[in-house]
Amino acid sequence: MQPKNLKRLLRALGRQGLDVTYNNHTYSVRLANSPDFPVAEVLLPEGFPIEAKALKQLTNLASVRHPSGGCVCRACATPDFHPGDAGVAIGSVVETVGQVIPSAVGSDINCGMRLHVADLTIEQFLAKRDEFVERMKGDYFFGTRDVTMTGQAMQALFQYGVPGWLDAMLDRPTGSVVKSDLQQLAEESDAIFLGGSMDGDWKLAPEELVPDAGLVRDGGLATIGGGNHFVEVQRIDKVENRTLAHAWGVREGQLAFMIHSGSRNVGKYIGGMWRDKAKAVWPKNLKYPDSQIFPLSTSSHPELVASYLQAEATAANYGFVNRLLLAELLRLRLREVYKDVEAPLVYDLPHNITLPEGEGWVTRKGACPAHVGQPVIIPGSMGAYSYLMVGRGNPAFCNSASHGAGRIRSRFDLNRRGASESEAELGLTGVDCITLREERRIEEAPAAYKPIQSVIDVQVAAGMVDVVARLSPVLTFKA
DNA sequence: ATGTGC
Repeated sequence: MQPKNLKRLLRALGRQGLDVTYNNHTYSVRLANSPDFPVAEVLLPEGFPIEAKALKQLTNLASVRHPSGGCVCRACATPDFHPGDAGVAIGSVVETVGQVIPSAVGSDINCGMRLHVADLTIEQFLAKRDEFVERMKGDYFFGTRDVTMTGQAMQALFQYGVPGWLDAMLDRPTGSVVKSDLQQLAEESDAIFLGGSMDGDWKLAPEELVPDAGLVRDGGLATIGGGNHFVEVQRIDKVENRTLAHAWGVREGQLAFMIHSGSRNVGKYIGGMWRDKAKAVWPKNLKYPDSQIFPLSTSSHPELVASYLQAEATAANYGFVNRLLLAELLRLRLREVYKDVEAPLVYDLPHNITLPEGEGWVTRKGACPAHVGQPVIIPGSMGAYSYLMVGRGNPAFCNSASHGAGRIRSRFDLNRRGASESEAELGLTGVDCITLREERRIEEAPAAYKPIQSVIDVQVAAGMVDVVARLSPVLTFKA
């Protein structure tokens, strides 16, 4: 997007002994004196120039090396690659041994996607659209939702994620979930990545959310959050892989519900705390790295590495339950409005998380795990198709795939110029966006994003994923 | 990402 900046960056990288080449849709940054080993690689479709700032951030991330020991074995980026605020680009994947990098996940711990389908035609849905939308607006925007739960349930949630929380809820159901089928929720945890359960520690959660006695009335649970987060009603537009779609319970013409959200303020709290801790334990006699990205080394601080991973898992557990509850409110309202409608879970997948893989860890920031057979959910903008995919496990891209289309225009740009552009220019013609904030609708307009089709195609061509089904948007809730 | 900041 910034050819001048890019030229300057390439010259600067050259001075550091780094070469950038473009071949087979992939930008590769290599050490000039060892051209066989790429420092970092970015997959981009034809016609999408690389952003200098994002490439610089990826090169910085690839160079993170704790002085006490630890290395980055591989760094790469998916085609939705764009600059991030905290010095780490969105769409970065980094494989580390002997160190973990808290800021490579950042604040939005266990941001991810959840997909449900329902046997309801688009005509049946639209016939009662207004009533349904009003109820969801109440839950998502006006706080009519009731997610009250016991301190014990919150502790179990942070400690064990979905299954632990469900046990506590079965023991003492509270709030809206009283009307849910908790048995169905238990069976569905198979369709959540890692069963929706990581090794957390409730003592690492924000104190006010884990009382020993009494109830937590809200805790921020079942809220969508800002930015690119959303809840979207969709239609299964086209099935490409009948075998997998059938196995996953997906059929053409079904209604679908896609949820994009994360661990909200809990992730912000834990991500921020550990970014600061990693900085605080940087060796006193050494200057800070220019990138301001601080790893934790297993050699010098094994206990901090372990507790960071447990803290990240604690926030991740909250993220799983947050998406589950956003979906549960949808299902409750769906049954009220449309009667006897089932809306089974297809899959729930994080795209912002550290996972033990190989000899160390893989940290994905805005990138899906896409190992062989893994269901992968990739949303387009609110005016474009979204995709249900299956992973093919390409090790060249750390068994990963993009988490969306990726921004091409900044929020700042849309805020400044968007209001004076036409609906057609913004790509908003025919888009049914439900929000209380007009500026959000413009910031997140389809024109802010890359065309999803080329982002999907380049990843299929690279052997990272295959399409299972294509979903078209019906209406989108944006907080 | 964040009831935020260009």
